[in-house]
Amino acid sequence: MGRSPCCDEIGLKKGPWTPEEDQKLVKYIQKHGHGSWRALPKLADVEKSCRLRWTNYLRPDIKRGKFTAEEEQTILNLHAILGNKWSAIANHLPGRTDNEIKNFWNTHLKKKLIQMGFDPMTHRPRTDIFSSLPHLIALANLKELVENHSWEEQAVRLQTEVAKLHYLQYLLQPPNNNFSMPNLDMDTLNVLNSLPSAFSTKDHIHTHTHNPNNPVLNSSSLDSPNPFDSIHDHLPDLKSIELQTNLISKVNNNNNENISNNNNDDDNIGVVTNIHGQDQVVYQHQPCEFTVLTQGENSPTSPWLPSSPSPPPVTATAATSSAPLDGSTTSTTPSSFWADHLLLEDSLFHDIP
DNA sequence: AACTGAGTCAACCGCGGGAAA
DNA sequence: ATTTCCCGCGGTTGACTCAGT
Repeated sequence: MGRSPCCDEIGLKKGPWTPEEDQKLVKYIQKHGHGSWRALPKLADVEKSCRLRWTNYLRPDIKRGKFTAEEEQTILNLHAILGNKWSAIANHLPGRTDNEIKNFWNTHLKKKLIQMGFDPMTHRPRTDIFSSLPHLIALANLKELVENHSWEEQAVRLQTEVAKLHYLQYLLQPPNNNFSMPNLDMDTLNVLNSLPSAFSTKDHIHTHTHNPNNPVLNSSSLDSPNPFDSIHDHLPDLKSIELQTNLISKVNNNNNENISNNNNDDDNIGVVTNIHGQDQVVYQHQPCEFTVLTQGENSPTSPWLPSSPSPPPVTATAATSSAPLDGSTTSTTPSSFWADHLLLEDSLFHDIP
């Protein structure tokens, strides 16, 4: 191993490229190819290091101009899976260089995610924001509360919102971290218990049974705007992603019969992901219904089984009165689910550590 | 008109992997 | 088996532009 001598040591200059230098370099490479980058400056009669200039700027197949919405979505998806592997990401965006994507990420996408309340590295909701959400929402509602309700009503409503947000905060945590449902006092539990439903989500996941009539959490009865609408906006559209053929067969060959039968819907679309070291396949049955399969014991030959995320460690009465948790066959789909289950192309599948 | 701060992006720096000697 | 060299990569810097004051 060893580092190449820097520009000074091999007699190269630094600084921006002039049009003349660009022209010399392009002319030479078009005629002879780049060959050895180290020898190129002398051969092309350019006193600068040529590799970066060619690969990031002069290469004829480079696409210029703004990133499209599709490219932006692809970068988001791939970054969620690959992290800062800019060259790997660039391989999936023809005409874009790793440097360009890296810059676009640092100047646009990272900020965008932060503004939306996501941690740009984990693509998960930021816990620091959620820890202050109850206060922010309480403040936002304060005016309306003061104007339209008695103090008694105001107290109950605020308590309700805080209880819901506690539960929401739990659901949005990564599955393997140490976050646990906050210890709710009896008053808060009673408030939760009294709700028509404890909490709303736009989507429901059904593992195992995928019974549309038995979601853990029913449709919303929250009358305040859903603070997570913006989160859903950037999340991947599973309907647009087709599972690669060999991965479908990989799953089908290993599935146990029961699960296969459950998932033979003609319009199934599966998305393979590798989350927390474990392969998962997500099938979408309906716009709001999903089945998650997890391969047993991380072995390529193990059957694919329904995933059974742990139910929240709260009592049934605390969760919801209308749809008590039985913890056996269904699970919820908080936004963190979408952060987990992102597009994974077959070629990338092998890149996952 | 001058200054300032934010945004953008090309270019630089230094590390690690792998091929060659 | 070890050393040297080359290349690719990701992180960072700094020059430049532009909008706001």
